[in-house]
Amino acid sequence: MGLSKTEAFSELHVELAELAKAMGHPARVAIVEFLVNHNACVCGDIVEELPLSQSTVSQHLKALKQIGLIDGEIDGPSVCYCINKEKWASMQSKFQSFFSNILENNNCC
Amino acid sequence: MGLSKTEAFSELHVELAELAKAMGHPARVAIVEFLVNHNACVCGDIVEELPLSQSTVSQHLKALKQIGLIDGEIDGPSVCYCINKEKWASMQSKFQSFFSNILENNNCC
DNA sequence: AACTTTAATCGTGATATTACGATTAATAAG
DNA sequence: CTTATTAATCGTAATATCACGATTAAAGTT
Repeated sequence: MGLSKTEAFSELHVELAELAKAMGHPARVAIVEFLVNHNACVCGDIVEELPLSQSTVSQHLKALKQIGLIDGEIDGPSVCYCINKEKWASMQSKFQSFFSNILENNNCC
Repeated sequence: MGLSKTEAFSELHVELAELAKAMGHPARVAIVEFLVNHNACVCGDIVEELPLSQSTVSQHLKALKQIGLIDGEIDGPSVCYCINKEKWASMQSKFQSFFSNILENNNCC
């Protein structure tokens, strides 16, 4: 169906999946990296850097913003996009736990 | 297009995105968790646990196997799926670096 | 007020994903 | 050899994603 049965899974699993999905495209990974490594954070700067059209970049920014990984602040006619540190810290800690659980408690047959 | 322009991005970004994408569905998160927390690892056991059909679970298992996060070993008519610890350790370290870079080097305007 | 710049949104098309039932292939059991 | 069990694959349908150009909206500039 293309519609995942999210209601059938635990909240944690759904949240982890949503966060992972948000990073599940190289363009979004690249956008985040760009925001971190450059002081620039204006949409236009990202469009220049990436091999994607303005509307496509805007869509990816929207996805990242929707889940809370970045914030967007209007600055004149431009928009300054910034990393939401709290959200990233929370994401890191959640995946940390998940990874640790896997690496520590796994005992396959 | 639904076809991501992977060739236009760095290998690291593509790899991170692929790994994230693999975890970008609650069913796959749940499958991994199940494999870790139960000694059972047979496909049928997972099907019983999840609210999904056998064919759908098989598809998710295939996706996880394809990227190397789990291994599948034939055991009679059944198949025993196991966590690939090396792959998970590598994934953890890659995301670790990514998260750390974000939390340390970010300085928004 | 008219114009420019910037980014969001709209409309659209192509491809991917998710899901299921049905079928098939492989192994074990009788 | 026949039958049962298990899981992969096939076929199909519905929905989502990705991408782009065109348009719109909002804010500055002249």
